[in-house]
Amino acid sequence: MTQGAPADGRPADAGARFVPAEAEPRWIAAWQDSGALDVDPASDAPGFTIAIPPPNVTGALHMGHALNNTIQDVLIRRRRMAGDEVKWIFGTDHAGIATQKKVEEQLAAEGTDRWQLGRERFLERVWEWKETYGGRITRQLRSLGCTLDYADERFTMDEAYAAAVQRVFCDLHAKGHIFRGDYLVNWDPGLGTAISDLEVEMREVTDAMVEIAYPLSDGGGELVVATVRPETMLGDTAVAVSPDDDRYRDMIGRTCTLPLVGREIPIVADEAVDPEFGTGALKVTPAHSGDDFEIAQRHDLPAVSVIGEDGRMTAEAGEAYAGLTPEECARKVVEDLGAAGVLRSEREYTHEVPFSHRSGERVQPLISLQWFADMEALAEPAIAAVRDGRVRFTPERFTDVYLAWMENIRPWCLSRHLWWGHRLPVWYRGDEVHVGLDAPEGEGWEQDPDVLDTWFSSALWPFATLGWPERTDQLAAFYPTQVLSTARDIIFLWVARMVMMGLEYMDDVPFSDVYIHSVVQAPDGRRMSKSLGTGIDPEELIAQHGADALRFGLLMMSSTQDVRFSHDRIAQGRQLVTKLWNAGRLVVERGGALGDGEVAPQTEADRWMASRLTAAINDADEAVGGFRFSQLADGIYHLVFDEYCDWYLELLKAGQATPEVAAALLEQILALLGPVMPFVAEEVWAQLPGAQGMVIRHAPPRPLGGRDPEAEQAVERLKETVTALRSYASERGLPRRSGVSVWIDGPDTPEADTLRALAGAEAVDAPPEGASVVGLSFGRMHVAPAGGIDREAEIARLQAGIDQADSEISRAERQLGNERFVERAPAELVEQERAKLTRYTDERAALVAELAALRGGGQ
RNA sequence: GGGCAGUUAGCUCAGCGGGAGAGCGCCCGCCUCACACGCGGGAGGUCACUGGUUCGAAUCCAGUACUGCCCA
Repeated sequence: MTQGAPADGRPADAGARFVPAEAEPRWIAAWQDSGALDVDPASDAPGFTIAIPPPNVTGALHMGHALNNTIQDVLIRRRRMAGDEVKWIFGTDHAGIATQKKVEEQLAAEGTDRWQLGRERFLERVWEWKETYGGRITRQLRSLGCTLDYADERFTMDEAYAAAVQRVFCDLHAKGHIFRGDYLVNWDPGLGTAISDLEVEMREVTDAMVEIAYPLSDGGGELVVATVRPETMLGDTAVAVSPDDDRYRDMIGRTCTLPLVGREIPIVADEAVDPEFGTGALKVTPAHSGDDFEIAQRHDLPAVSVIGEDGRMTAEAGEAYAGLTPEECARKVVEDLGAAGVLRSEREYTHEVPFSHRSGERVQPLISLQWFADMEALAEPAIAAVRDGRVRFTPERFTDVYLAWMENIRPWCLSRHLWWGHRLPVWYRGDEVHVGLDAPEGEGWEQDPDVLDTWFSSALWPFATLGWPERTDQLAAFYPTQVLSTARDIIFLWVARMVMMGLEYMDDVPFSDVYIHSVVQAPDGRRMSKSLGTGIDPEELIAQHGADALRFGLLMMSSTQDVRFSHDRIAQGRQLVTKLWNAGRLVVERGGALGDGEVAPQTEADRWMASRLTAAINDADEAVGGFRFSQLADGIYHLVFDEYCDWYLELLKAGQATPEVAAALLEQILALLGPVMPFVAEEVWAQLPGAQGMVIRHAPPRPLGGRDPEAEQAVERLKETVTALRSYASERGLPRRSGVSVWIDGPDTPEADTLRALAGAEAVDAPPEGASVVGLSFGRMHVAPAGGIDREAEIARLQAGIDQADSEISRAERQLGNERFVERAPAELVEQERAKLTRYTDERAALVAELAALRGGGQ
């Protein structure tokens, strides 16, 4: 199994199989030790930078990471080979909520909690946790073969990074973009903190919808409102109706009396009310509904908070309800409304309600004093940057997604009621508030206990990692970055904010291309997730099939849309690895070696393969340029399997190709392959006599000459002939080396040796007796099996051939008979159609003649 | 409620204006001196539906039906 590694690090014996588990660690170490990954900001070479979307320190590699980082590694490796000074910025994110939860779970297991520990000790525990477990994803990225700048690892809670965060907060505050206020926030009762709009997800829920009658204060009737949250009626401060609703027109401006509470509240007209929905009358609870909060602002209505940050009913809800949970309160309110005789109806209602993406609990909208960033001023240049193409999205459609969000940008709730994170640089003393890096002079100042939304620090990633605000060499050499590759679900959370911050603080976009990769779903189309049990662990796949196979398979799957995970694609990658390994062995065995000078293709087969390589290199460049990674992987696969192995190496064995050229071509194939499947590329390279250095620093794949149409045509005809002969033999159940005699009536008759080697057929000088006639695109071939032909079967086959030709002829005639086609279609196409007509007419005539001869001769 | 994407071979997906492709699976035959994680040969699609544009539509446009996602 394992080919024991001798002193020079190369496997001793090149067995039939490549063993990834043995080879991969060797190459990971070799890349590192050779200095191939070193980054030099002082280099004269052009810089090429990608900033990794920093994985959470708590994270383990999932399929999305595996795909995304394979893509980035392909880009990085290609540019490194091209001679750029590449930097793939590496680091992890402190991930406030996720990390704090992990440590809290740990504490719970120990029978304690963060309150007992106290803030300082708790934070120490988080750091300890990070030191102990935080390196997992780093190790996993290494085993995937990712060539990040591991030597310069960043963490969003590093001292220098934290200083950058504080500085930006203070600066945005000084510029008036950050403010503190009482606004409606998404309160996560599970975590006891506000969360941003983007951390909220809508889920479908079935609630009870009740209709409640609010009597008009002047005794002139009642107004029936519908609600799924009866407990919030305790906080109602108005009823709103549509201004166009005739049913309520005469009530606008009057007041009604809130049942159970007795508060007199106005009836207002507002465009936001949908007269079709419910009764057309909307109870307005500004403190616990986003829509209602906005209506209240338009009508200058007060807000009454009846649910507190502890998730329970407040004193303002009334003595009877204070202290209850909202659910308990809802039941009691309905009961009391019933008793009061104002409950009009009750039914089930299914609708979408907000849940915390973080804790999974139902979000409680409530008014709270928080710090916000007003993003409008920052959004403006970020919109311009995308509109004028300084930042391009691939696939393009995400441009509109980005712009739509940016153009309707809302204030960003920045404060999180957590302990782990960047603490707000804000100080309080009584009613005094100070924003600054340090507490002001004087006694009694206390720092705000809250921390910043994790995404606030992530927004600075492309430049804070390079040492900003210091004017470092790294910053000068590597900002802006070139490509950001990331998942669709963080376009707003992260991408948009990086653009805003980059423009604000670096006066330049943080990257010029944003590539949004596919979401990899479970094989059954569900989301891949641990909780659903649908997750597939990339680490296991690496162990089973090798990192190259995983990388290849993921690239094959990647697309402009979401894709289902396919084990078969990984298997396909593994097959390619094995194929290459064995191709390498064959080339070496046949005496292929790399020399010092240029190698020119010698034979027709050499020239054909060189031409195909040239095409493949061009296709690969084009694919990568357009971020079409499945096309890249597919192209390499077919070059290796269908061209190099199936035909070229077979021709080499048949003595029709040159070993030196085979080696030179393999070198370029490995250079093309290296960024995609780096391990097997190195391993095969290391086996090639004369190979210097490693693929990781090899020059980019170089064509061995341009396209060669002549050689391509000749080999295409050879392939067609060989395939036709194999088919012929296979259909008749002839043995593999069938020994049929063949005579070809047409140009480009392949060498007798080639036909013997590839098709097991014997070329003869004249049309053999008793032969079958088989049509080829460039002529006809007469094939005579040793045992003679089956006349009946041949007659049937010829008849089928004639029928086929007839249908082709009538198709071509129909096309050419269409005047409009002849007039309007491109001349080239019309010409093609004419040539086709001639060809099939000739073929038909030949087949008819053969048929006649066969019938006549058999008498 | 608004928007975006998808519907192509049994499965997973390419193709996106000139005669339907890949991988896997399936059938037949091969231990051919690189590779049985292999080699050779084959079968298998009215390209969701309806209309339109065009000499020509899987490919462009409009609509319908499902499916998924995003925003409200």
